[in-house]
Amino acid sequence: MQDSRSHSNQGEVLKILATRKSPMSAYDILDALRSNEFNAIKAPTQVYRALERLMKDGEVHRVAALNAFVRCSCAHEGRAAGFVICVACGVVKEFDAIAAGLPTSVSKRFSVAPASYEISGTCLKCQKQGVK
Amino acid sequence: MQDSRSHSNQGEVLKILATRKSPMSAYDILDALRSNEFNAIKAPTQVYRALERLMKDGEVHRVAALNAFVRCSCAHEGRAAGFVICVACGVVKEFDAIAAGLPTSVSKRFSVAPASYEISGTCLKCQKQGVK
DNA sequence: TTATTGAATGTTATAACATAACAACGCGTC
DNA sequence: GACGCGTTGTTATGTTATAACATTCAATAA
Repeated sequence: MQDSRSHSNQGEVLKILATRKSPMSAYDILDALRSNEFNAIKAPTQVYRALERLMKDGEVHRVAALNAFVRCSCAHEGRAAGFVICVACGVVKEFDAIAAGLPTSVSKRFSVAPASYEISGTCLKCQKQGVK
Repeated sequence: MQDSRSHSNQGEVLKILATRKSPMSAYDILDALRSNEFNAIKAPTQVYRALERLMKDGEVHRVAALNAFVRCSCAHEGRAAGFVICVACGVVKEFDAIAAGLPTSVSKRFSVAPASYEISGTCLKCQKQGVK
């Protein structure tokens, strides 16, 4: 009980997300929660509300390209998170967008919101395998 | 009739998108087409199929952060397109991601697919107005 | 103690976005 | 004309997200 969210919906959702390294859709999370009969979460609204708060707290990010959510795995302290998403194998990797170097032509004119920088393409492994 | 798509579903969809500079959802496009009684497009499937082909041809991009589609307004010749999206006012601006300078730490290891680079945040104007 | 208030939660219904599956058409060519 | 094949049309359904309103619960002021 080291976390004030341990018995809250946020806590339950975060626990599920923490068991996976790839993003889950809200309904995947819902199904996982429903499979535990003691869980209080039974409807999409509850999952979305929990996700909303977790995102506000920076614990979870939304990956727009996948309509999915993933636990933050990157110490970026309020700076923009980024994701690279392989369109071939589906691998998603989080990085610190500011540390990785946002193009200055963008960052000079535009304040980047947390969890807001996404790049889709093909990862090295898939490029080698010739997967399109 | 300078375009082979003039009388095709692609042509109709592109015509609608060309009248707007902000992205439209597939159903916005559908509604716009339905309001013309002579139009053959009547169902979502037809719009999505047309969009799919237009995207393959590089004429249209999908903006994942908005579940919406926009006509390409940027000569990037198969290079990655990018979008900055203001979360406050909704303005979307396309840019040439490669010309703007993809962070090298990303582009060295990752082949960026067309229309695949999105940044959400707050535009200069909204920053000045203090809109969050 | 009880009333009040406000945040969090629960519940039902529906809106918005996207695709599956199959039928029909048009057209080039054998 | 029969065949193959890409495009289109149609119906149905799947997936993602939010609206609207009821209930619970804890902090605190009366």
